[in-house]
Amino acid sequence: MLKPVARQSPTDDPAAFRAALGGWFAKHGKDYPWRRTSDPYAVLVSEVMLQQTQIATVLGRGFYTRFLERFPDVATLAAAEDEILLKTWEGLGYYRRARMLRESAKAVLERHGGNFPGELEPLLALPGIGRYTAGAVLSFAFDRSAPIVDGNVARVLARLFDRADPIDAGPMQKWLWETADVLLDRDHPRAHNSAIMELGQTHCRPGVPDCLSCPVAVFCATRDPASLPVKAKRQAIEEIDEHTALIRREGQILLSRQGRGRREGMWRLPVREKADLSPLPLLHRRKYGITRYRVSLHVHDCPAGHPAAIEAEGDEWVGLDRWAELVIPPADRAALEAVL
DNA sequence: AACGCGTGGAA
DNA sequence: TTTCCAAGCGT
Repeated sequence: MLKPVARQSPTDDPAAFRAALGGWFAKHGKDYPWRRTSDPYAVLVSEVMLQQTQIATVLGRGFYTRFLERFPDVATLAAAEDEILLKTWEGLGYYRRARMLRESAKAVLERHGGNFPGELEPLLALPGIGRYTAGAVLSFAFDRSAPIVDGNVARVLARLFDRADPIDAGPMQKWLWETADVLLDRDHPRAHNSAIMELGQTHCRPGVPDCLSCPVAVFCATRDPASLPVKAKRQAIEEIDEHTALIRREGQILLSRQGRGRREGMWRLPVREKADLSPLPLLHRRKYGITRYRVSLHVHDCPAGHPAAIEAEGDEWVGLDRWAELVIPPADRAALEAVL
């Protein structure tokens, strides 16, 4: 698809660019719950949840509301136990985020008397808060002038300025942050940052964007928006098999608590050697993706007394009336629901 | 700098 | 079905 070329660059007349973007957002900006508050704690919760996670997931499945009901303030979150914290995060993925959020809450209590700092440096010093999230808290909660560059902003800027350099590489990152800073509306940082992100979400979408109704189309230099942004090649997906055992005894099932690393602290079906389980009946099979793997999860019916039924490190017997309350990854939960 | 970390929605 | 990848961060 060919689109018209820009008549001017955003940096030729930043005020005109800000006005066009701001005018559009004032009229069409969406009403998210985190835009109804200036509480830096609530803003931070939303931003951490939204890291690499779609708005529809966070909002539609109630994660944000539920989290703030259970942990309404910094002190409550700081005191949260792993179990309830993870349970609130179950299904959202990147579970390390939840623990880092709690560690940030602790640090805010200890270092800042319970009040979030309104400065970049102390925010960046908090665990789980990087450059984007710090800028988001500063601009969205405090309405302070701080640029942000996320996937949306990177895509919008790459297209506006027709930059085909890989956006993950160092030099392009530097340029993106500098450009976001130059364009930032210092009179309205909250609205401006919200607007440029939302433009990326609504009009300047990945793939084929909607340039015809774009409020800043006259500033956009690219002729081929679908080709931008350029990203580094990602690692190939690897197919792997995972063989698990459904092991029961009177009113109980054997589950395995994950140790350090992936999905730490969550409960899964016990994984065993394929050679031990493959002779046993296959009860269920489903696929799920995790990081760069495409996993085929097999569930075998394993009688007590079978060598694979011997308890391993982290395994525990759980009541059949109680397993559902545990923190379990979605794939394992679905498999358990299918076979029990 | 490149990789690990989850999940599900959309094309 | 496959592929892409979303309001990133830490190492």
